[in-house]
Amino acid sequence: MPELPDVEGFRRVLAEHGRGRRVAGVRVLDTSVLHDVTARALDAALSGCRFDEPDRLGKWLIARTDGPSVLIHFGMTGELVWCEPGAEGHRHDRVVVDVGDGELRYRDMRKLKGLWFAEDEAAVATLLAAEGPDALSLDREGLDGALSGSRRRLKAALMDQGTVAGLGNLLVDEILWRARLRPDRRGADLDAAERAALHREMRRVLRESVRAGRVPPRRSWLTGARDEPDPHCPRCGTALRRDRVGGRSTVWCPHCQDGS
DNA sequence: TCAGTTGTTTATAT
DNA sequence: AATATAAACAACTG
Repeated sequence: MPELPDVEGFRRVLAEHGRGRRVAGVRVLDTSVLHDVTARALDAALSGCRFDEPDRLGKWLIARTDGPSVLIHFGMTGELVWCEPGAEGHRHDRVVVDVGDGELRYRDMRKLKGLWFAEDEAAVATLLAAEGPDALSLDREGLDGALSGSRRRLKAALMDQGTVAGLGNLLVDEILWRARLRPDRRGADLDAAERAALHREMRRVLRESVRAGRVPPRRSWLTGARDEPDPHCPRCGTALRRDRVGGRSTVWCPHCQDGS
């Protein structure tokens, strides 16, 4: 689930329910989601701290306080959920932050990622050092620059968080489908018109997805068709292809994308 | 039982 | 050197 738009949704949850409130306590229900801090140290460091405006870079959520920060990466199945006081537990709740009038819960079935602790801004910067520019604020020149220096396929280049931060499997397929570019095209081979289309469609897909807090599975989107039993292109009706590109299952239209 | 999954890292191969 | 591929991580679904 979590790509840039999903994490942006979690950032809004934290902004609405965390910002300005004090941490009353942190309960760690599964220590395996803590990556560089113990449950006891996390509770001790965070209790009494007041949440600031949360930030996001790529798929990372940055929970700042008037003390240390917590960085959350949601992996494939993580989410941040707001719960009223006394709300019943969920099987996959891993960390619960009590903020007095309710709880912020890190919930994650597969636990592929989780929480990192950052004592100060220098530690935050270190944890995020490998991230490329955030996809949401990437301009034409930035995207051109990210693609020009490499012979990689578009799918692999756009999925690489060090090249562009925030795009995942669904988003990249959606953007390439809208821009009518085959996922196995070499990014450096695109002409000016193709690069412009790629940037334009990235912006459009991101804008609508961020608003929804997910890649919306609308019938008119690739995302709304790709998981059907016999998926067809919402634009031209051609049977969609599913291949492995860049190690990930990739859905694309053999007619629209670099066709006609 | 087996394949597949919206993410990332590591090892290995080309 | 850069790029591609497979496996591993973990837990579940069909």
